[in-house]
Amino acid sequence: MANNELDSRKMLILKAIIDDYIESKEPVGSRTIAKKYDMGLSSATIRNEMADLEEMGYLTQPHTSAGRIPSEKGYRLYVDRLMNLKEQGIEPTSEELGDIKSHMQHKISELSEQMRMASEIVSRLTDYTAILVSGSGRRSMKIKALQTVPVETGKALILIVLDDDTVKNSLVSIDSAITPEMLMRISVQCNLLFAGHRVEDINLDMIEMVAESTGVPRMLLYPIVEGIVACIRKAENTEVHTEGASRLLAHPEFNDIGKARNVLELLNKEDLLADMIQECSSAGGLVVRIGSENKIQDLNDCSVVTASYSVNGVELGTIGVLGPTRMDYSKVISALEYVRKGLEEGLGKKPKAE
Amino acid sequence: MANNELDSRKMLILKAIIDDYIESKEPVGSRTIAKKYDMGLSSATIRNEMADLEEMGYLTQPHTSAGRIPSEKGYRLYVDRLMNLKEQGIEPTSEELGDIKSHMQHKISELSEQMRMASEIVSRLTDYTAILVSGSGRRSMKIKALQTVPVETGKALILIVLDDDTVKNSLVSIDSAITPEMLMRISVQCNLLFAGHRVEDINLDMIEMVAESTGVPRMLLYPIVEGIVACIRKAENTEVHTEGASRLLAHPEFNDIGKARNVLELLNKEDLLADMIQECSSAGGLVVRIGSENKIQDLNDCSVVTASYSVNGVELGTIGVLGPTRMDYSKVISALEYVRKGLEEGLGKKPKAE
DNA sequence: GTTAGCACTCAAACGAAGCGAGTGCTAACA
DNA sequence: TGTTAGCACTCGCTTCGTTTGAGTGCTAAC
Repeated sequence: MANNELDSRKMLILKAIIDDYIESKEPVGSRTIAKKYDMGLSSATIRNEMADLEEMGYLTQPHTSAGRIPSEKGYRLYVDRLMNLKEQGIEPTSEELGDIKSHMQHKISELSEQMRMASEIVSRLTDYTAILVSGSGRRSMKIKALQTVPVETGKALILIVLDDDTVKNSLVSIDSAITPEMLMRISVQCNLLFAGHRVEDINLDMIEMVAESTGVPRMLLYPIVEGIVACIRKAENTEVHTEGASRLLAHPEFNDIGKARNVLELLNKEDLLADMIQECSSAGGLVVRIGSENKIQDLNDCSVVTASYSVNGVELGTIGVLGPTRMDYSKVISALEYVRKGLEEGLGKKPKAE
Repeated sequence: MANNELDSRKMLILKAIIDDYIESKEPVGSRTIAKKYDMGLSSATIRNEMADLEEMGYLTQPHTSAGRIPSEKGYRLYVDRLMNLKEQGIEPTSEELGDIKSHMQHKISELSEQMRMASEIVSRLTDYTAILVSGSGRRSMKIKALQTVPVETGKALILIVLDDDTVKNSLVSIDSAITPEMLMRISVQCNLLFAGHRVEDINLDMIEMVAESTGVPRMLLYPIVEGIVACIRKAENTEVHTEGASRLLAHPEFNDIGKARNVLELLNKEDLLADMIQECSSAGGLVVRIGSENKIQDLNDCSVVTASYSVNGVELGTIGVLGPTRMDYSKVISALEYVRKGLEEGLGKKPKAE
């Protein structure tokens, strides 16, 4: 109490309490600590220290005659300085590393698919819900290729391939006066003009140029332009995907059906999720948001850990793990880092271009 | 008891009981029926009839001193012969008809997207969970167009457009010896050969023909073939999508967190869902499965109503509604039929090709 | 500074009492 | 013969008091 900095014994006790609480899910008393983590102290001493820790705001009591549980401040300290990352705990799941690797070798799939797989693995590993926000957000992406494909009379498919091999397409109806041959010319011109450019570079002038160089009346070109715009919109839209929502119900803090429902409903609101996750990701790397640090009300007794992934400078997306405040932070962080390795290894092979 | 066929009065009473139970969610007693649905009978008489109905297996009692609730047999009769479809109850949501219509006019999107929207509307309308199984299942689909598109050196995009305007694509790595020009020839040949054919008609002979007519070494052609196969696999895979899972939690029968969890977990098992929904759809039109009529154990106190949709002979998919056995069958069926109109209208316009 | 001991607190578990919705049965009535 | 009034009975739910026990805070001794 003399100092508001924690001495190392208090730290040790706090760590023990949080470790135990994460494992047992029950408020932890002084006796438990004295017995289980023998640090040569009696329960009475621990009790005194606990009282101090509570006064300093690291612990709270659900009610007078119960044990202590960590406060948000306690968790924060734990995450920042106390917990030890257990790398060994994850090893047995190396079958799953096989999973992700083999999937990537099998064929070059869209990155977002790989991310999806990664998020599933994270969710399985941690037993919490994973939230995947893939795609570049509003960031700038180059167009690798753009094509218009005749489907049948009066219909064409517009498709663009982006930097990260994401494919976007949009089916439009076109004037039946446009022959496949004309379409081909349009396709070639568009490709020439747009390929290598950023999505946001495309403007009406460029479209005008296509009209001129192909000789196709501008009116007839219009639906095609609309298709291109639709593709761009799709590409700009970040994709949101959640994995393992039902896993949340396994944790006792969601026994209250009302809470569970609030959170599950939130998981359907993709825009909110995307904002939340991307905001975190801006800091880059790993971010932990504990309890009320989350801006979303319904998550006030949840924590979210997010990790952003990018390989070779290309941003793949962000995976967030959502669980109760009493989550196993160590396990979650290990899982997220673990998947990072998997993703990078899998993608490192790609440039070989065998 | 003399006859094991129900006289019309028993029917009326049974209907009243089930109607009331669906609305109130509580076991219903004889007094309630006598008062609320005045059919000129005293509670005592109703009581006698109820005893008969119970003996015949249409009703059960949760415990001696409670009211009656319908048995599965009761629900079955109700669905088959007693309930009246309330079409008026749905009308106020005609804003949502606007929704679906405008979305369809805005641009020709993949059918599966439209179905997705439809399933969302059904879920919102009914407050239960909607399960969408789109795509043709194992059924035979014609290929409308097939294209290979160069993306960059060493990479090509294979894409096929199917009967129902579903677009499938697959990115493959190809030998860098294949020039865009060669790829173009391959593309034209493949399109010529495969367009108009069913997915399962494609065989190795046809691929051999492509190799011959384009002069591309068969070894180099191999990755492309793999891409095509991948596309086909994707097309064969029925897509499963669930909408509004969290809505289930609003209903009292899912207050038991264990039950809720079982069902929510089931909703992640796409293969099981697809099997279940498609099996129903085989009968065509509307199918109601009550309680243990569902083969899946976890759904033994749920009901599933499925409707299959096809327009112009093209099968779009099936939407299933999952809710507690005590679901508002009438509302669910109305909603499914209602969306049918929306889908058909929206698609009826398409052939106009404006 | 640490520890043993003791009085105290309070949520959770248990159980008895009362309530009340609903039933089945019997007897009277049309 | 079908309907109804009346009444005793059942039984799940709620309420409320009691007990239990894990855990605390405090004090006094080491």
